[in-house]
Amino acid sequence: MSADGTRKPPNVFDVARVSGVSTATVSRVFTGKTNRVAPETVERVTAAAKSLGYTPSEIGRSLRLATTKVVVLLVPDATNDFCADVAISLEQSLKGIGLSMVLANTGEDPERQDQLLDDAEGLRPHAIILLGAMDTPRLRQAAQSKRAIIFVNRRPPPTIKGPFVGIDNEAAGYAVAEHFIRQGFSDCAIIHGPRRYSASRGRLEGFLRCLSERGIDTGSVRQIESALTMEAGYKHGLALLRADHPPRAVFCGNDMIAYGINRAATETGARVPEDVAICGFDDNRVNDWLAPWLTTVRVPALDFGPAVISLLNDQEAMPKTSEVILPFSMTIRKSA
Amino acid sequence: MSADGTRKPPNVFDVARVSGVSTATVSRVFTGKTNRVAPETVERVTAAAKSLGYTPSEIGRSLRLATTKVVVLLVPDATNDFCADVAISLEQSLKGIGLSMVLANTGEDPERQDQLLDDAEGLRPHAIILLGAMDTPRLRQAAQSKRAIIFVNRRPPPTIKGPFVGIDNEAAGYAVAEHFIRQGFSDCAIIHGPRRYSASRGRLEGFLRCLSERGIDTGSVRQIESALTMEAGYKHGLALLRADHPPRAVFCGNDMIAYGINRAATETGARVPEDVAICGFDDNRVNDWLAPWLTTVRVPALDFGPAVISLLNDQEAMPKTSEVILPFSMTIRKSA
DNA sequence: TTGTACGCGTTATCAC
DNA sequence: GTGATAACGCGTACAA
Repeated sequence: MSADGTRKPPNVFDVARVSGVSTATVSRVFTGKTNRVAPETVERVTAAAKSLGYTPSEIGRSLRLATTKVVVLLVPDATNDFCADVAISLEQSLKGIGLSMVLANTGEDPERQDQLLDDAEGLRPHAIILLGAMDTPRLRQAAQSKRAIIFVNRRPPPTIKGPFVGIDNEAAGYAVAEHFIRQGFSDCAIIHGPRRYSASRGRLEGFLRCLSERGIDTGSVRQIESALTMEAGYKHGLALLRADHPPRAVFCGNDMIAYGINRAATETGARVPEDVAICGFDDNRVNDWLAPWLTTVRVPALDFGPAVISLLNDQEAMPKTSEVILPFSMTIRKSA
Repeated sequence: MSADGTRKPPNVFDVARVSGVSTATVSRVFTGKTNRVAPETVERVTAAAKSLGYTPSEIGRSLRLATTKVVVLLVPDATNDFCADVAISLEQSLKGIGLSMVLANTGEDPERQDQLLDDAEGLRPHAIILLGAMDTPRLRQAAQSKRAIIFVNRRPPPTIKGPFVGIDNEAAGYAVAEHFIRQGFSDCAIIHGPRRYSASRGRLEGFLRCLSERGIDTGSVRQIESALTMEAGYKHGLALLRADHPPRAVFCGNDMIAYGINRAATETGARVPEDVAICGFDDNRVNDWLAPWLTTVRVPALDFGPAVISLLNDQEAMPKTSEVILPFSMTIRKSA
């Protein structure tokens, strides 16, 4: 009694015909307005739908309602464990309120971000979530439109207002410096992410502020701007460790960089933490299993999804200024 | 000259009005049929579109063309590095041919898979990609429909025919056993994934076949069916290593399990590989950085995307029987 | 409680 | 080279 040889999926008309009612009634059943439909009619309609293998078209529904159940997530680097965790968290949270997630990767390339924003706009998504936004023309334009845009981890560029989910990076950077000082690591370096991103900048500034407050000459602190990847961490790590006076401790912009410099340490024979202490950032879940030695700042990646949802709800009634600041903590292990 | 205070995005009519042409012409411009439109008209239309901030609605287009630019990817466990890599690879490959990817997580839960298949159907996607399919009623139903379904890593259940991308798991299992024998590890164990999945079963069967062919009593081989997670690997690893006669070598169903048993080895004081050798499966990219000790089977996760694309193209003309078998290799490191 | 009719944004067809 | 129009699948106001 099921699918015949036709190519097209069944629609409301098919279900209406088979169940002997009008399309309006079928629609009412599938939109949950069953209290306005006779119970036996509901029965007939659902039976007909099941026998036809009918699933309402999200396309038609979206067109009619002028709203979509799709949320677009733009990540800078899907191979980064932190990004992956945020994506997972978000996907689950969205699914919980009946939304789908489209994932796309900017690769930290501004042009690609603009291209993807354009594509996203075509989907008329419920919202666009930017995990690590870059300041681009298309983003500024999108920010002025009515569409909900939520900034995660990195704050919106100065010229743009928008809801934000993240941690207090400045305080976190400060906390790492405090820890270094407690351990007696005043001769240190920082391999930080690009200064144009608020998250990277915050970590750097907090770190330096603490050192400065404790009377340490920040001029002596080697500051290296780096991509947030293992490869970059490895490269800069090698350079640091092979210098005439290697630093006693290194604060890394994220765990990926820390993995990279750890490898560099292994290869150059530097012992961690005896010769060089390493502190990461994010505390990727895999650390417990593969890097149980890494001291790092724990960012609650899996709490980002729910936070975004709450902002999404606010968003529907409120101005676009709210923000959620999640707590961080230090995970002290062997490496520092 | 840009967006006014209205809420709705501009549509073809708006662009047509501003540029003084018909909607048909606007459509022609945006569908690339510019050879049938006067150059100066193209100019006017694109200018008007830009000034209005117009992006064609994918919804309207999908409705008209009865086809979508969305592909749904269902993964069993997005926190698994292998799945993440396949997802990344696929997303990039799809983007290359103008398709978007919707990602969803089944968590190895059959009911959730069916729910997600239902949701996916609502999106009328270009295709559904199942990375690790489970045999469920809804899947069988979907397989009978016209919609393209591609099975990745795990073959379709016996009752279903469908295109497949993966490796020769049986041969890979065989290769691991050969390696174990060469190293003299005849007293071994295997912590494999669920037998109901072709990938897990293939690895197990190939492993046992080789041992058997070399005259080793497979009855002495401890076979443990396990979830494919670090936690499960840890649990079963502890049990194995604390037994009266711990195995000399353990073959793990994937790298996650290997990470888990490695932790168990650390905690029980078993040295790797002196006391127990460990072999994983997948060779996650992170191994180079955080587990440079792990001997494992390398699966070219990043080649899966292009392979799926090629199958997707075949699919449009061919019967649904084609498959792509990608090569694997052994990555021999310290742990075995 | 149920049915009729319209419109959402787009593109292909047909006519000019 | 360009324009008018039907059609795609759905939800809802309005009518019965």
